Amino acid sequence: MQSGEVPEVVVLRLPLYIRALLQLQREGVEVVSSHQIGERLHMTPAQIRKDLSYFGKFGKQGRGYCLRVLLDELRDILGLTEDWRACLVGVGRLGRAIINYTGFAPEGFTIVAAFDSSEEQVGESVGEFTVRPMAELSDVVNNLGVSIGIVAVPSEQAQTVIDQLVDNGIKGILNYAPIAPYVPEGIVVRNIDPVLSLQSMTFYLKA
Amino acid sequence: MQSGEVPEVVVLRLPLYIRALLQLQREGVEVVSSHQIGERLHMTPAQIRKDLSYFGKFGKQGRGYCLRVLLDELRDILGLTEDWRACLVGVGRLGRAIINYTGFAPEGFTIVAAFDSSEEQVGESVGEFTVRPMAELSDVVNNLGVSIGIVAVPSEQAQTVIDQLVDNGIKGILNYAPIAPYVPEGIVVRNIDPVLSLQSMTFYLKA
DNA sequence: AACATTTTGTTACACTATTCACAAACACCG
DNA sequence: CGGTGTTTGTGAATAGTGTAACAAAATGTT
Repeated sequence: MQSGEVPEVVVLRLPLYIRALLQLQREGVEVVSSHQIGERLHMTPAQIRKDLSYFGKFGKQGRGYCLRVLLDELRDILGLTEDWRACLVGVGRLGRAIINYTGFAPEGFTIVAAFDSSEEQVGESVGEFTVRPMAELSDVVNNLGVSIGIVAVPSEQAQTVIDQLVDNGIKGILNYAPIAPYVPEGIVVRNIDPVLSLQSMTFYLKA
Repeated sequence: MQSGEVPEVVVLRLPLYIRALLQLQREGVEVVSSHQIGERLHMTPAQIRKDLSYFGKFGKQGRGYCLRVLLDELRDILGLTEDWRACLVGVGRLGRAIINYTGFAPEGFTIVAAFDSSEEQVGESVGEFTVRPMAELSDVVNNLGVSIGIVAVPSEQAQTVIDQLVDNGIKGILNYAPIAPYVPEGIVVRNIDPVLSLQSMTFYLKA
C-alpha cells in the first residue's frame, strides 16, 4: 500500500496505538483486542480496526492481536525501527528546555547539533553541545545524517530558519514558533503551539 | 448561536485568524479580505468565510473586513477578553520550563500557582512561586479563580493529577504528559505531545 | 449613470471520516 | 464434536468537512 492513499488522520493515530500497546505490554498482556486498545485511548474499537485495515490484517478472529506482533508492525509502518537524528535551531530559553528534554531519546529521536542565528550565542556551550552558526547547517545535515529540524526561534525569524533548513535538505520540521509556516510539497511540518491550544479551549470555558 | 452547533475544527482555527489579523495589523492594514488572511495561513478564502459565518456577518461585500472589528469579534467569541488564570502541577524540568515560558502572559493566560505531589518539592522556590502541596488545590482554585490546570508530571501520575484537578473544579486542562487522559463530559483537554508529532512525521520521511 | 470589479455570505456539491452491522473465523467448554 | 461466545475485517450507511460557485451588495471608473 502506498502512503498516498492512507488518510493523514489515520497516520496521526498510529502512535497512540503504539502507546497503548506499550502500556498493556508493561502490564503483562500478550494478546489484545481492539476493544481493549479502545478503552485505553477512549475511542471505538471499530475505528482502530478500520485504521489498521489500511495496512493489512494483523489479528485473528475470536482472539485479537498478538501484542508483540502488532507493536512491531506499527513501528515498522511508521518507520520507528530506524533512529532519527534532529538538529535544533534556537538556543534561547525554549531551545535549552528542548535540549534538556529527556522524552525524545527513548523514542529513537536524537538531537545531534544545536544552531543559532545570533552571533552572540554561537560558540556557547548548551548542554553537551557547542552552538554552531547557521553556515554549518549544510555540513551537519549531510555528514551527520540529520533529517529533522526543530525550530525554537522567535516568530519573526521562524520562516527564514525554516527556509534555510529546507534548502539544506531537512525533510521534517518540528516547529515551536507561533506561526503558520510555509514549506514546499513533500516537507512535513508539525507545530507545537500551547497558546493556540489555550485560545481554543477558552471558547468552551467562557460563561 | 449555541456553542454546541459550531464544529470543533472551526473553533480550533479561530486563534489562527487572530494571529494573522494581529500580524496584518502590525503592518498597518486596516481593511482585510478573506483572501489576504488565507494567504498568510495557507488556506482557502472560502474556508475562512465559512468559518466566520457560524458566528455572524462581519464583512462588507466588495470591501472586506474592518480588521479591528473582526479582531474584537473573534476575541470576544473565544472569550479572550477576560484574563485566564492557570495553575501548574509538576515542577520538574518540564514544569520549570513552562513557568519560565514567556509566551502565555501576553495572550492573557497567567500561571498563579505551582503544585507538586512529591513531598520533596513542596516548599521549594520555583521562579516567583513557592511550590504548594496538592492539598491546597481546592483553596487556590476557589480563592484565586483558577480555571485551567497545566499538567507536567510523569505519565504514571498524570491521570491521578487530572482527576484531582477536575474534582477541585478545574474546567480546562493543558496536558503535557504522554497519555490519553480521561475527563468527564464538559471538561476540555488539550494535549501537547511533541513525541507523538515526531512519530507520525516519520511515516512520511522513511524511505 | 451605466458598467466593470471586488468581495462577502451562503447554498449545493464533492470529498473524507466515522460508525454500524455482519459474515467469516477462531476459541472454549461440556 | 456441536454449540456458544468472541473478535476480526470490511462493505454499506451515516455524519462531518471542505470546496466551488454564485447572487447580492458595495466600490471604483469612465
